[in-house]
Amino acid sequence: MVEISGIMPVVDELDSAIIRELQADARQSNRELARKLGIAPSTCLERVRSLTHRGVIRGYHAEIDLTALNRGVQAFIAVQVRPLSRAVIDAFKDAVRGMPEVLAVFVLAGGDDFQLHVAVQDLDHLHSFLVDRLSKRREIVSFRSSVIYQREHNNVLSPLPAD
Amino acid sequence: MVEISGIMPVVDELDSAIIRELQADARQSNRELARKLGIAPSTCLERVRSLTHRGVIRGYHAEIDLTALNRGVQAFIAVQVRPLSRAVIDAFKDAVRGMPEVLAVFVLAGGDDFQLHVAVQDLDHLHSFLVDRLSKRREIVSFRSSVIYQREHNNVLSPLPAD
DNA sequence: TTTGAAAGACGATCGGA
DNA sequence: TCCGATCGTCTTTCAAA
Repeated sequence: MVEISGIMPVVDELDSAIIRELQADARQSNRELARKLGIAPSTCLERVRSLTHRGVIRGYHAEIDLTALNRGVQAFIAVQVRPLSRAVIDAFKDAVRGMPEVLAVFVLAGGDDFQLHVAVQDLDHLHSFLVDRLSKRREIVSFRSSVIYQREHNNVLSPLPAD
Repeated sequence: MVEISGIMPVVDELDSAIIRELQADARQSNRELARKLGIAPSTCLERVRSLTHRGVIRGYHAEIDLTALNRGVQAFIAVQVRPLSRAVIDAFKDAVRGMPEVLAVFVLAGGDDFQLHVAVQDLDHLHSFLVDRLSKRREIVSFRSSVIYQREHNNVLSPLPAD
């Protein structure tokens, strides 16, 4: 008998359905969720608790219109840093993560070391962010920025098959 | 007198605080939210409704651990398509948006036309996604993929100052 | 694990300030 | 616009299967 359980993310069909529903609408009531899945509310609550405790559900977040946050311009910034040591990587990552303009930081393999996703007021602020703030960091050896015209993201992700 | 209201996203201090709280935890009760902000629950409810109606709050989504969804490998794929017409752009965007591997599609200005953010089971599946599915599309003239080692994203975004 | 029942907490409405 | 009272619904717990 193989021990697969513990705090492992073993997600069955019912868990998957809960995950799907809560990705689509995190604020629907536990009763409505239970009704959709054909189970008792108490069962549903226990499932959601278990998923949360196991780390499968990491949180619930409101999605806010970026223009309402005065962030009409988005861009990607691909960055190369040197030397490519853990200390430099972690320091850079922590620094940019704390900047209010930065939505996300990605540590990459390959040509570029980082990709930053930023959202700012307008092109002037993008430029000043690049020139006045980012380029001040000495570990950066190059960066390229690409303005984002449109963004479409999939809020509801399904588990992929094992294959 | 200038007309600024209507269905415009005029967000005051209280709205900002609500937005901040609901980005951090979308499932907290209306009462708890009201208590944190020092307002009556009925007031809080009305504010949240107004923000939703005005399109400032776009939805509430559970954040799910990608490894639990059997998506241990993430990557960016920068794509160039030709001809660069609206028809081609929209067709490509709609096609990739519907692929289960794709978390997000970005339409870019500059060197590349698109950036795809994908999450798949492993490197083998990334390879087969690129070779067997993506490269089948005739409008693609080139693509480069970068594996993502780490991703850190900021769930709570503040409004930026007007300046 | 799942369930139904019970108790307490919450969402939603509305009249008044 | 905000608030407090009210009603109906919901979350949460728990003992049992």
